[in-house]
Parts: sequence; structure tokens; C-alpha cells
Amino acid sequence: MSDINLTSGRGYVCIGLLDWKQMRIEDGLTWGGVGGGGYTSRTCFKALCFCLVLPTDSPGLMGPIIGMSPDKKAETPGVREERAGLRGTCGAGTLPEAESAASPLATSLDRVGGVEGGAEDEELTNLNWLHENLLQNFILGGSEAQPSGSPLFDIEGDGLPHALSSMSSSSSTSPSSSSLLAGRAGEKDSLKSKPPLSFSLLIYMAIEQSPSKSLPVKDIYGWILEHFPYFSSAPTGWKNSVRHNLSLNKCFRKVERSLGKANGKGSLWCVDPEYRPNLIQALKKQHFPAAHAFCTPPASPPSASSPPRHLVLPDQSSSLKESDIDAATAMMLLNSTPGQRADPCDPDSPMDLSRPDSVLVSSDPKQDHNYSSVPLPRCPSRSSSSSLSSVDEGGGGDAPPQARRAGSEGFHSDEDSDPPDDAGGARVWPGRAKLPGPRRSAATRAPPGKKARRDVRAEVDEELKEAAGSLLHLAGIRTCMEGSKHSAKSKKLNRK
DNA sequence: GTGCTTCTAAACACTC
DNA sequence: AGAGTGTTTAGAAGCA
Repeated sequence: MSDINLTSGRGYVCIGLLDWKQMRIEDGLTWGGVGGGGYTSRTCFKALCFCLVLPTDSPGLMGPIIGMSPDKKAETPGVREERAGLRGTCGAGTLPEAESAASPLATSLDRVGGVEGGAEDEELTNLNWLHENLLQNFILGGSEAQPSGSPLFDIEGDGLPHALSSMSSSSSTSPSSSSLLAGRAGEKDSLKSKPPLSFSLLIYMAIEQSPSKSLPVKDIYGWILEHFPYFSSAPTGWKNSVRHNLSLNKCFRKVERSLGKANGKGSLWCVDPEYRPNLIQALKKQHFPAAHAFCTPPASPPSASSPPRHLVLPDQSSSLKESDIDAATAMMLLNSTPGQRADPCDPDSPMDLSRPDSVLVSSDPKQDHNYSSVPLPRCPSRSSSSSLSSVDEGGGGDAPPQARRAGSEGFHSDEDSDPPDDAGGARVWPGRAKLPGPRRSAATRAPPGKKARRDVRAEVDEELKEAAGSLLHLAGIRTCMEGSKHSAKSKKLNRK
């Protein structure tokens, strides 16, 4: 990484998985991102969680990276190796747009104007394409190479995300560049190491990766198994833990299967939009780059009408951090086609991607994705009109943690006393009312007004456009992976 | 030491 | 009946 001059903004070669922090881009730098020539630093590519893409044959690429802060330079030897190796092997061509994109802070706004909608646009706005093709191909240096079909995680081809290896470097070895270059690797010890992500985050990622943003338990198992082979050899207790999480973790909500009710037991599970920010926050804390791909926008999306926050806020550095997520935001937005963005949990989706309250990613550890915290307004379906909730509603949700918490899993209670008032929705009210009394409380807050949601949605649309425009830059690379794209997609379809 | 979060295990009920 | 699913409880480990 240190030998790359990002300012050139030319050409692209995937050089591997970058630590999330390292993907934070200094002002004035333009990133290629994953095949993303012409992307400004804040567009999409942090969401991809890896792949600084640089050309080996393009001019002006080499040289020390400029303005990289020490923490960004810090990296595991393995990462460096990979990058160096990949740079040589994963060439993906040069994007003509790259040069024009080199201007600092020339946000994608500048380019969006030139991007019109249309079929291609629509296709390009599907993050699946990025997940299944860009990542897969760039990371693995080839398409066919990816048995798991998970570009996000099977970066090393051994089923374990490199980042995970790095994160748990104390317990696992750094991946070799050769394995990356090979696009796959033999079984490694790391394969057997447990992912440093909580079950709730794994579930979250699984659900978020699903086109419908909802999955039955079985598919969640499958996703986890697919992306974390550790569990394939682990005792089956983890499935219990998954179910336990789904059941107890407020972040997840049960939804009825569609009317066409597919065969199969159980319900679909989705991420409670109210808690998505919490999960995002948890992901951020995980320092798991790939996990950040599942982050949703922390702030109002940049748009022509509302400039990106990083351009507005006085504190550039802090806004930069938040802008890290903007990229993820874009990816999340793109991850679903407009039609898919409907959150099964919330007819008003994609609401939470842009809701002001979802924007807030608190550093408060209590405001996390865990079972008990109630940092955000509860969905009506899970809201309680308990006395505590009234406190929250009145006091802006600043009830003391203890008041909001009824033990580590005390959130059960917040549903107990209060059947869903939005019974008309698709939400399911699990028969938790039958619970015996002791565990209740958990404050709730009224969801934000729908008007505000609509406003923000407009911004989301703006961002979608922007992101779509940015994605057009990827087209040049995309063409070299058509084949894998289809295979990946078909694979995904087959899994359904 | 305490509180919290997360994980794990187990038991039970329910549905298919 | 058995498997899968969902819920609940309890305990332990790790962390701040």
C-alpha cells in the first residue's frame, strides 16, 4: 500500500483486502475502489471492504502514498504481502474514467450528472454484481475460483476472511500472498478458527445479503456455513445459538412468509430497521472490513441538493470517518434493487438507510446490537407502552441504561406487555405475550415521523443515482468478469 | 467486584 | 414420530 500513489487515480489492479481503517481516504485522494475508477473517496468502495485497485501498467501509480496517517499504514504483514502479490496478478485493466476522477473531492455528484438511468444503470446498481463479480474476481484473481461464492468473505479462498485472520492474528496465521494469488488455498488452520463476529452480526450479514433482506433460519445457517466454514466442523450448538439470537436479539424480527407460503418450517427473519444502526455500529467495532460492507448510511446521503456531509461539516476529520460509511451506504443501497429495497419488516423501507436516527452511530457501547439495549425507537410491533417507554418518548430516549435494560436478555420483556399495534403489517408478533411476567420493561421510543422518512428517502434516491453513476465506472472492469457474474448469480439463485 | 455482553447448553413447545 | 424451529432459562467467559 505504501508504494501506491492514490492521487493518480489511474488504472486498477486489485491489491487485496485492506483493513477498513486503511480504506479511509484522505481528503484529496481519489480512490479507484474496486474497479471503481473515478470514485471519489467517499463513494462506494469502502463498502466493498477491500481492493484498492491499481494498475500495474498505468502511469503515475507508484510512489509513496500521500497523507496516510500512521494508523492507516499499520497493517499486518500478511495484508501487505497480499497486496503486493495481487497487484501483480489481478490486473483488471484501466478505466478510462479514472483520470477524470482524480480530482479531489470531486464527488460523484459531479459525475452523476453524466450518468443516466436505464437498463444498464439498473443493472449496475445491483450490489450483487459487485459482491459476486468484482470482489470475487478481483480478490481471487478469477472467477471460477470461488467455491463459496462469497467474495466478501472467501477472500483467501479458504473460507476465512482475511480480515478475520488479521483480527484474530493472535490465534491465526497471516494468510500468504500466494494463497491469494492462487485465488484459493488449501485448508488452513484459519479455516478452523472461529469468526470474531458475534452471532448477531453473522445473522445480520446473512440477512442483509439476502435479496429480500429476510431469511429463514435454515438459510441463515447456510449462509454462515458458506462463509464461515468453521461452523461446518463445529458442534451443532452454534445453530442453537443462532436461533437463540434470532429469538432473543431485538435486532431481528420474525416475519411471515409470503402468502404463496413456501414450504418449510418457521418464519423469515429480518433485521429490525430500528436496530440496524446498532448492528452497523457493532460491525464497525468489529474492525472486520468485510463486515462494513453491511453498514448502512450513517448520515444523509450526499446529493446534489444536500452536499455530502464531509463537505459541509467543519470537522473534516470526523466527517471523514463517517463518510467511511457513506460508501458502505451506497453499497447497501445498491445491494438491493429498488424493488428489493422493500424491507419486509417495514413497509416504509428503505427508511432506515437514511433516517436521521439511523444515522447516528453512537460510540456508546450500550447502544449496540445486543439483546438488551434499546437505543433506538422500537418498531411498533415490538414497542412497549410501558412506563419506561413513556419515559423514553418524553425524554428523547435518554433513559438510564439500567432502566432500559432488564438483564442481558431483558429485551424480551419489551414485547411482552404489548401486542403489536401495527397488526396490519407483515410483522409477526411472536407469542411472547405468553411469557410469564417478570421480564419486562425496556423502554421504547416512537418511530420517527413518516414525513421525515419521505424526505430522507428522496435523499436516498439521490444517493442511489449517485452510486449508480459511480458504478458505471466499473463497467470497464465488469466486462472482464461477465462469466463469473452469471455463475455467481445462478449459484445464488440455486441456493434459493 | 460488578455489570454487561455474548456464547453455550439445555429443555420445552410447537409446527410440518 | 421425528426433524426443524422458536422460546426460555441458566451458567460461564470475557471485557470494561
